[in-house]
Amino acid sequence: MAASAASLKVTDTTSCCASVLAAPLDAAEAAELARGFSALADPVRLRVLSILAAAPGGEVCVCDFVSPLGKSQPTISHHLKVLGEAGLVQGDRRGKWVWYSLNRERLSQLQSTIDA
Amino acid sequence: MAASAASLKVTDTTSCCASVLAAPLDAAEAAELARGFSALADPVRLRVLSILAAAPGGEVCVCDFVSPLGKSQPTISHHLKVLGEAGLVQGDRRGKWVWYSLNRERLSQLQSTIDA
DNA sequence: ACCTCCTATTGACACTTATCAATGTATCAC
DNA sequence: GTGATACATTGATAAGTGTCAATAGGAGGT
Repeated sequence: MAASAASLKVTDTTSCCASVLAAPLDAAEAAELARGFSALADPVRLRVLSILAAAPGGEVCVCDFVSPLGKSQPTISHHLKVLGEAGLVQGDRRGKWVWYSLNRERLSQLQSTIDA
Repeated sequence: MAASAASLKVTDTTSCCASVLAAPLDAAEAAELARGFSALADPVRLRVLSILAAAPGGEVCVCDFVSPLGKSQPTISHHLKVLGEAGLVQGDRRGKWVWYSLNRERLSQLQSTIDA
């Protein structure tokens, strides 16, 4: 077929999302990436991620964020929701507790979009 | 001394700034990193970076952002200032024009802070 | 001097967001 | 069932942010 040349593989390491530095982003791509980085643009959320990364077992329940971060429980819940919607964390309910864990793949995806 | 065990080296790859996943961030470290990611948390700014990255010569003058991004000149100027304060771009005045260029090192720094 | 062009700043506005108190929901123990 | 515990949601508020029109600043040309 004449389209054979189109077999140039999109050798994107993630093949999941646009890259900032590879080519000019259109408005839609930029908006999606910006949503991802917005999740990282808050000190409380960054600390949540760092606590999750350091947790033995990789899981932390909501109540264990409150005191270390010095924020109210609703505020913590809010930030976990933002991180969840960004795909960076996920919660798992077990009895009365909800254990949150880090989605390292998603973080790696986001990281690769600013690959220099 | 009893404190000899404290010689565990902080094997930070960049030695420039804290890492999100290496160890729990304190409030100050988190605030600084959040400031960095805030600069990336806007679609217009991401497009500015992508245009800079794709520019032959690596430089783009302010006026050349206006039409492609569909924003007013003051708005572009505002975003360039934000990116500049984040250390991600720098401007160089030549006559009537100001040419902006990308600081890839700084972007790489930021990227390494979310190294998985 | 003047005028024109390019960029930065100011002021105002609408919109978003971080935060907490109060309340709701869900689960477990009794 | 009641009560207690853990988490989520709602409502309100204060602070932040993106945007543009208007204006100011700076540089070159006449």
